[in-house]
Amino acid sequence: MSTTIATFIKERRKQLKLTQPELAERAGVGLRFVRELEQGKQTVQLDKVNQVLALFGSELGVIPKSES
Amino acid sequence: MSTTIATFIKERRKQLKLTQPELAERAGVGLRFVRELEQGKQTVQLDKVNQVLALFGSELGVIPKSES
DNA sequence: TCATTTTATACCCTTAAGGGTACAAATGTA
DNA sequence: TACATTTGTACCCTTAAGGGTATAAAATGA
Repeated sequence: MSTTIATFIKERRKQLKLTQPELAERAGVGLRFVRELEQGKQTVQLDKVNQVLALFGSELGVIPKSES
Repeated sequence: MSTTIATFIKERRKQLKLTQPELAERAGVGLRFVRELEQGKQTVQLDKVNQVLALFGSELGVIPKSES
């Protein structure tokens, strides 16, 4: 399967040598949210995820469903 | 810019000749949610959106950010 | 090894997302 | 045109998402 949102964010964050508190700060979201997001929580809000992804020049979009 | 999530869902729904109540039913989400989603509401929950997209063999994923 | 930094888990609190529903507006059709 | 269907907006209510924070667990590194 392709990279999950959680994995993507965690990896990009580490590439930029940022801690979770730093990422939360820059994205304008709470620390707890960043942590839940990287832990793969599914019941998160779309716009909050986009706030984080924007730091990486990315966003959420519709893609073909990847099985399993 | 590329197709928004709202537009994508609305168009695919019509292609399948479904009404909003029918889509909500099949996706297992509330009617109000489907309506807000198609109206472009940003503060929606990720997993609910995926429940709807799954009907079209799609899901939310990370994509390069489209400007404007 | 041990100290420091970072991350994960757990708690309380406030707010709003989403379900249900009613009705108005818009769209489609005979 | 008038009628039927569908969609958009507005309301109430319940629940949980997310902010803040404290602390335990894990990771890092000297």
